Amino acid sequence: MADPMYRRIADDLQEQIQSGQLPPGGQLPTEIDLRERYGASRNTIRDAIKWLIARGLVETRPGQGTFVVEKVIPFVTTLTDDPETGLGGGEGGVYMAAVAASHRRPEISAPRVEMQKATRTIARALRIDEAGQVVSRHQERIIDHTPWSLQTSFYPMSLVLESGASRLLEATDITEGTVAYLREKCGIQQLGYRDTIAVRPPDGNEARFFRLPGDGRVAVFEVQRVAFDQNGARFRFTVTVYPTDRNRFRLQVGKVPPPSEVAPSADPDHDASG
Amino acid sequence: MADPMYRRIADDLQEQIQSGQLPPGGQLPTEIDLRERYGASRNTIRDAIKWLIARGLVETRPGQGTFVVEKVIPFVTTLTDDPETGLGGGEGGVYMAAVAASHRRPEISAPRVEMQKATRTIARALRIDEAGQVVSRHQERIIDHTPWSLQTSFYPMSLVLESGASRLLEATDITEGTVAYLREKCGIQQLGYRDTIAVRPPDGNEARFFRLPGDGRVAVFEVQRVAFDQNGARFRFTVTVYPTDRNRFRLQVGKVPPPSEVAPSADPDHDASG
DNA sequence: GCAAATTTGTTCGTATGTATT
DNA sequence: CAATACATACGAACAAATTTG
Repeated sequence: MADPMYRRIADDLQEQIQSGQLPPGGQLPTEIDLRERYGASRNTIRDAIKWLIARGLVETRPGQGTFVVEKVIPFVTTLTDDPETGLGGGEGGVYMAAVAASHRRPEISAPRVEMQKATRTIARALRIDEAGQVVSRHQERIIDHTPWSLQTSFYPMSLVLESGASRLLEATDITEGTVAYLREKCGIQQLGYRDTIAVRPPDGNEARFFRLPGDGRVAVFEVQRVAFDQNGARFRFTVTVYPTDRNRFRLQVGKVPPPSEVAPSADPDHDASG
Repeated sequence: MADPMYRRIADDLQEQIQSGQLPPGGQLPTEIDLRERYGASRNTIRDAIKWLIARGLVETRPGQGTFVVEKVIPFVTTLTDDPETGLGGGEGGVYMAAVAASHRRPEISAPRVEMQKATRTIARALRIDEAGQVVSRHQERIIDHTPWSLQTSFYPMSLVLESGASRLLEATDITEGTVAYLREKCGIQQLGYRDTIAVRPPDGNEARFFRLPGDGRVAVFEVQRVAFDQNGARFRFTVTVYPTDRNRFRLQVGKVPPPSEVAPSADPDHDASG
């Protein structure tokens, strides 16, 4: 008996979950029942359940019980959409179309528009002075009534003051997309972008919006995108946050045949992971 | 007093950590000391420490004490290297060069070569029969003596049996890269690839190799790459696993000016996150 | 190499608080 | 309001890992 008792109990319960004996969404026996079944104290049973919670296998609901978590079908965001269109994967209109194409219902909030002083990160990304002003446009995105991502774009204030892109300040959706708007209004063409993908624990706001368990178990992707115009200048910095438990990313390089056009569940391209 | 005591203790310690009063790598007071300082029981102190562990702020070492975690400098893998070269980001030679270019010391293990029946995931990725045989080549990669990623590539056995790529079976590094080898030996040109990026908890092997804390707190990236040849056929399926605490990814689409050539620590392109 | 001291890990018992039905 | 179930908190004892003498 190398392993402590709470680990053996956790392993036994994990076995029952993964064998399907305890189905997703199903309820585990109460702590009192488990105490008698395994001949351990209630605290030891709770240690075993904590171990399963830390691995995302079960969740507890006060006053109700302990339940096997149900897995969500991830949404796959393609980060390398056709550069010819000038539109990048994961951005406004592309996002709505991509979600709808997968037979799921996208929602996107009205943007919250703010003027602020550039943080160090923003200033570096946009190559502006750290005291410089930027416009931030923040939107919440929801798929099938589940919060899916949070996106904030930062634009140099000079686009508004010197190039006349006044609609950036309006707290309404720019339906044709800011990329198309800036091209027509200011002659700024988005010729390319660079993304950086990291994973970190959610902050308080994110955990609340995404309804993540309070123990910091589910991390979030943070995708930072710097967009370049025809002069190689940086005119947009976008930060998008996605919970890792419901999001995947895809990218294509070079010549790749198009994925087959079948329903997501039957598409071998859709989810190749276990 | 809305918050429970263990949360208030955890918040207080977190404050001391983030203010630098408890520096990275520094040791916290012992549980006994904290018990007296906060006037709580040892179990309550331990609950507070568990909260900090779950957020990755501290780590405990049995027989030694509790320590503030030291942050590692992440390595950034560019997934979209120049498609003209036919070589993708994160692959053998490119990996070694990219790590060396960032003034860090890369190591790569000799490959472990195995023949196996295709799993469902492999069969789908390579578009072969589920009973088909594949060659798997597995390598461990280390940067500055720290385990950094695990890569396994799967090739259809037909490449060996019908196209004569016998060196795929040798358990030695193919220094010019398998992409170059297959091009010269079999006339297979890698014209493109498709990557899928997901995050999941580590399995036992991964947690051991990467020396991740045993509580499943640090997740891993799983990057799956399907490579296509000049006929649009799939000839390679590579799965690479990277711990999320020491890895970032980058991708570039369209026309992007090259990053400035300065030392990593001073390069604003290098790490734009906090 | 061994023993002691220190520190965290596991397990028990008990009591009380809070959320849900 | 009452019953049920999980959450928090206390105290105690022993085990296991590490460092020190």
